[in-house]
Amino acid sequence: MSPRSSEQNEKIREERIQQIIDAAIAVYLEKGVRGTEMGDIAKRANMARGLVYYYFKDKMDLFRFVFTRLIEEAKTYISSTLLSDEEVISKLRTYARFYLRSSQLKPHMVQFYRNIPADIPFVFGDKGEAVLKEYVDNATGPLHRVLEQGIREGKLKPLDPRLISAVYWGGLMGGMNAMSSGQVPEEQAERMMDDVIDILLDGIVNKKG
Amino acid sequence: MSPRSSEQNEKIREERIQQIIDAAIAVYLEKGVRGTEMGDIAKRANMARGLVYYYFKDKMDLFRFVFTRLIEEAKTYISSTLLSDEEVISKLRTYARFYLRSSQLKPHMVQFYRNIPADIPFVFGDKGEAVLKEYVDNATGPLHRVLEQGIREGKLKPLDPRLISAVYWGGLMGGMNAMSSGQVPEEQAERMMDDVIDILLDGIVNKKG
Amino acid sequence: MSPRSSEQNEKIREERIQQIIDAAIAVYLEKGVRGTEMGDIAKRANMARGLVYYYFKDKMDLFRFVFTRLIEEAKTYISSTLLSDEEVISKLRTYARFYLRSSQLKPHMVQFYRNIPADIPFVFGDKGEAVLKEYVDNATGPLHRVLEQGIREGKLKPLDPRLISAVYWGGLMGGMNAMSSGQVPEEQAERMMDDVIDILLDGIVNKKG
Amino acid sequence: MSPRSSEQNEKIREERIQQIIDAAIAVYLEKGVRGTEMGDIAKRANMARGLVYYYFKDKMDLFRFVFTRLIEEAKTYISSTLLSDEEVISKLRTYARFYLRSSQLKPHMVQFYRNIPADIPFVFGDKGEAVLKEYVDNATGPLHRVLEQGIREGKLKPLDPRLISAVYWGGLMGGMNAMSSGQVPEEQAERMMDDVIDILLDGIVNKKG
DNA sequence: CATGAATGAGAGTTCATTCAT
DNA sequence: AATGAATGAACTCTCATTCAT
Repeated sequence: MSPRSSEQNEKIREERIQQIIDAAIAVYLEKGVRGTEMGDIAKRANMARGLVYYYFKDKMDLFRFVFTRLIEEAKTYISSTLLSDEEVISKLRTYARFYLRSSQLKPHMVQFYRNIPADIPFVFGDKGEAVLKEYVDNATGPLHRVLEQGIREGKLKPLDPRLISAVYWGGLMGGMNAMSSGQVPEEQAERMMDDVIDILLDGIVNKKG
Repeated sequence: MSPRSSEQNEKIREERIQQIIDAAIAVYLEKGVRGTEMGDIAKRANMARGLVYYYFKDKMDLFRFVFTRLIEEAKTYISSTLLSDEEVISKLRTYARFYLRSSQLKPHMVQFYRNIPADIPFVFGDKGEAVLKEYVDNATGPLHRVLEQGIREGKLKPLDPRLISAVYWGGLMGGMNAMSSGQVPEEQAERMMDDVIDILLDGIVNKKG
Repeated sequence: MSPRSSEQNEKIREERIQQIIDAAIAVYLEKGVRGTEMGDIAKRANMARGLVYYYFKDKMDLFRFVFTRLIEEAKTYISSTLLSDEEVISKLRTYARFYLRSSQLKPHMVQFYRNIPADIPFVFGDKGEAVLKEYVDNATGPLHRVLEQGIREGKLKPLDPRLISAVYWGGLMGGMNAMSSGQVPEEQAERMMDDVIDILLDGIVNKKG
Repeated sequence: MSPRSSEQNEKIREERIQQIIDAAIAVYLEKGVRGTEMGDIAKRANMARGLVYYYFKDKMDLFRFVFTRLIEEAKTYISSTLLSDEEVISKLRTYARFYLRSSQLKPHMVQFYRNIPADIPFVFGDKGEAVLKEYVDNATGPLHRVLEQGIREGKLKPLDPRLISAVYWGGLMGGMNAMSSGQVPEEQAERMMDDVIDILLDGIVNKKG
């Protein structure tokens, strides 16, 4: 009956929050933000409705937290990927491979990438535009700069980099979808990723070089 | 003083239904199915809430109608595009050009293509799976078959057609996004479409031919 | 194109009103006052919703009219039955026989007799109490007086006439239910009525006479 | 500060449910199923509308629960009454006395007996017919069998037992009405019940025995 | 920290009634 | 006299959020 020490409390706190987030993500992926009910989250996290509110002011607060985490995660990945000083084509290859691999390992991220542009404005309200812009800058910005560099160096087709970026990212998303289906046997994964990357790069490299 | 003729009534009905559908699509694109309120639809269609229920049993009935129309529309487009007996590469070119052009003309279709796989199960309930399957078969099936033909003929890379399909469609969606942004001046549209198609095809054609 | 004559109009008027009433009664018997929708009445009467309102100010107005008619009808029956100057037992016999027979011929009247005490207050609002009282006086009053006479004459049990009335009427209603079931073959009807009447009278006649 | 124990919660739940049921019955008796509004129930039960939905899925669910309880109650009464091994006339006497007494003590049951055949199909939907049949079997079945026995033994008139049953039950209902009016002084109650029973039995016993 | 009963604003739906034709 | 499209008040039901314990 002795009160819990603050370390214990802190530990419980973190565990609970993680449980809530995991549950929120799970429900969110199935039903979207509006379709996610606080009761569902609590149930899936194995706790009472009230406790969710103990840790998060309200539904949007919870989702802001979840989205911020996911965005942060994505940001970390990307920067760790494209900031190296490899050669352009190599970079693009690494970049694509990274997303493809993580789609296989964390299939929910694919869905997240697909929905985030539509959900951020709703979840973040006024600040939505800013958050979205920052996210996009972080997610697409580096890719953008690499593409621009590649175009300048004559290694990529001399087209509008925004257009190349859009098609490249779209194709990559298509590949990610395929990789995330959960039906890719490990021994084929490498091959599939290579194939996707081949398609993507063959589409944009400048053959007249 | 005499009552309206049935032609007049029929005309009114059609107009009203069209107004409701237009309003529903507009709100849907902004807020999704769950976020769309019947009141908003009525307001945007300039009528009382009750009138929406006069024409549609309930919200899901309305959305089923809207989705069915959109699916039908998409189906028509596709079949009119890929069933011709051109040569494979030509077909793929026509196919892509068609989607790109219609993305520019009907920007909402892009969003629809993106959301439909997630919304169909919700809107159609039990029958969702069947409807979705039928839609996908109609939407991707023809593309699939053309790709298989191309692979057989050695004109496309000898890869898993499902993978090619996924990346091709993803890239095309990326291009459609770009085309639908509403910021493409008409004089650049042709050029943009050609560029997108170039990227898409260069990615998948078999250069060792 | 010549306007209808007023006689024609009057004829149409009466026909329409009758159609509405018939439809209203039919729906009412199935769903009760609150469960009856004006649209159902119109549909069953084969006319547009609006026309019902042309003839009746509103739903309650229609029902007041319907109820008044039914009450009137019942009143007429009763008075024609009990006002004769037969001997008491004879009168009660005739009275019962009359209701039993009409239950067989117009099964809906049974249901009406059962529901009317509960529905009158709702349909007639403030005046409900008065209407109900008047109805009861008309329906039960004569029976009441006959019973009182019978008691005075020593032909019926010397009990509270209200009690006898209640039980007699209840038993008669039970018999009416049986007669109205629609499964009574004509050749058995007479016999059944006699049996019911025997039970009713044996219950209340004074055997010590 | 510690959360309520599950016993406390269970107690709260039971109390709340009982309050809701009591309120529902009260409103139901005044307005019928269709006329009963969930808001009225909540108000009469002194709680927010939402709480009613916390305990019952929807209006019909609540009414199914209420009806099931009332039916159960009625069933218990009846079986406890007629299953004894008294002599036939005695049984019928006990049976009638039981209903008359309980009509006086729980006046609402009379109204319930009167309305239940009409309301069950509405409340139970598809299953209405089955529920109604089961209810009638339980309510009338035992009486029926006693009557058949009495007829066989020559103690009751040699008539169709269904007919006797109908008239007997009707007459009893009439007596119950009288008893439930709330205006029966306790000192007269016994006398009234005896009178009713006399009428009922004199109607059906076989005097030629 | 934890529970789940309780609340009420607001969305979905129905239906009596009106109105232009 | 007749039609059926149109309206909106009122009801049913959901769910984010609060609160007593």
